[in-house]
Amino acid sequence: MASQTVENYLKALYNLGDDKGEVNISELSAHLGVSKPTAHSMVKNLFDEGLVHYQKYKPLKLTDKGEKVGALVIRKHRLTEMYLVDKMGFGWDEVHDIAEQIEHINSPLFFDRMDELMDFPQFDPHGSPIPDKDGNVIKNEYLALNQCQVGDVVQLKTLSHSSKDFLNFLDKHDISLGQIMEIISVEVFDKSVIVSYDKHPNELLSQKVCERLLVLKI
Amino acid sequence: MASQTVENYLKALYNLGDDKGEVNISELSAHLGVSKPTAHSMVKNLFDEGLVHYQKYKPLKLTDKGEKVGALVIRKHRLTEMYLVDKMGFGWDEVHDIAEQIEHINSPLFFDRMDELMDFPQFDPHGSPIPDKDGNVIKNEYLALNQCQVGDVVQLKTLSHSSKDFLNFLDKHDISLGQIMEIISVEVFDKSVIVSYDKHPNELLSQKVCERLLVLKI
DNA sequence: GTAATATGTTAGAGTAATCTAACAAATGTT
DNA sequence: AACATTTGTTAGATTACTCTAACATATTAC
Repeated sequence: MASQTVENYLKALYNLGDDKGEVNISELSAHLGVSKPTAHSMVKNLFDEGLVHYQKYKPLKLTDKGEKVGALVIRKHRLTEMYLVDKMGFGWDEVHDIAEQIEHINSPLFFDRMDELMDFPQFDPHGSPIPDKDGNVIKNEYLALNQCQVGDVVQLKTLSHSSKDFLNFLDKHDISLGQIMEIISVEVFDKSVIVSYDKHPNELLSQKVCERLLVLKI
Repeated sequence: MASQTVENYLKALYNLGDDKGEVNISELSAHLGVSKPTAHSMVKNLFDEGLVHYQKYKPLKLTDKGEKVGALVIRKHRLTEMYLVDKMGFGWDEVHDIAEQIEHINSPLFFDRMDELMDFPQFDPHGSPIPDKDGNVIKNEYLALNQCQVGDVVQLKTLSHSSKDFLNFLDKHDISLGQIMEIISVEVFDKSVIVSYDKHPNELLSQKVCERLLVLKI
């Protein structure tokens, strides 16, 4: 079992990776709030464990094995955040610190149960995909509606996850998958968005709704 | 903040304490699965932190400060076990290992929310009291009904915690606080109990019900 | 192309928690 | 009371993770 520290390094490497999945040690140490020699020595351990590719003075890259562990930590983190918001009534601003701790719980059973209780969400409310039990992620180019700009014309592709109430809400507003809509305005204060579609030229959608609508710009 | 290790030592000292709250180092080391010198050196740290009273060759005793921390760890543990069973559908046999980990999460908010979602249970289903936010426990001599013997005559004193469904169930069976009943038989296989009271000479109560009925022998 | 800056590496040390080996004190047995 | 056993303590080492100081390599600026 990877220690909490190792899990944190792998998660950081996973999150910081650029298009090629490469990260340098300075970035890593800054992100984790440790000194560069500390990060460097830990990277050597990860290398010895076969979790990261390493060559002197070259950027770091996770091995397949390291990437899987990283993805599983992120799975635990994102499932936890979803659960705290959906099932325990926390606000999105409150859940990060708790999830940072719970992500290190070692119990597949526990997280799979969470997953089940939420009906297997594929994306978190920010549109980030939740890796599956094997660490695989659905590569998605989708944006949450609240990440779009005024003037964008977008098509609804996925619901980050659904609940009875949410599906009901969409139904009432004549919104279904495939729906094309235009962003009319974005309210800075409460992050709500006004969209226009079909017979609804001026529909206000709250942040909570927008987070769950994953769209593609067209 | 106490480390996970320190939390585990304090919890152990709290749980192992006899009538006087005294524990010896051998017991402690055996319970925690560490060597005696390890326990000994840790105890010195706890002493330096003012968490335990210590004199050479004398049994250990938690200070008020140490006892409070211990009680709060137990609060987190028992709340978690209740939550896993009540809200996540785990069986009682599955929750211990998960709760052992979650009890170290540092977030009063998280545990208070759990508490609230379960309607502030005062006892866990085994009849053990759940310490409050300040580490105070209701000293109770109550037993869960399933800890009683055939032939015992008992009076219902407290519900370990209540839910709408549970209260409903009790109502339907004419059971209310103060009710006096006699244990007719205990089924070993499923830990159900048959009791007799008032106009119900032969009422079968499942394990789940018995765990929630806290009684006093009379 | 040299100097300045940023990034990466090595060496050496500290802390928390653990261990084994060896010894000391307390307790139990006959 | 003497011996055996259990319990407690000390000394010294180990592992994982962290640090600072000093130095080496790579990158950027002019």
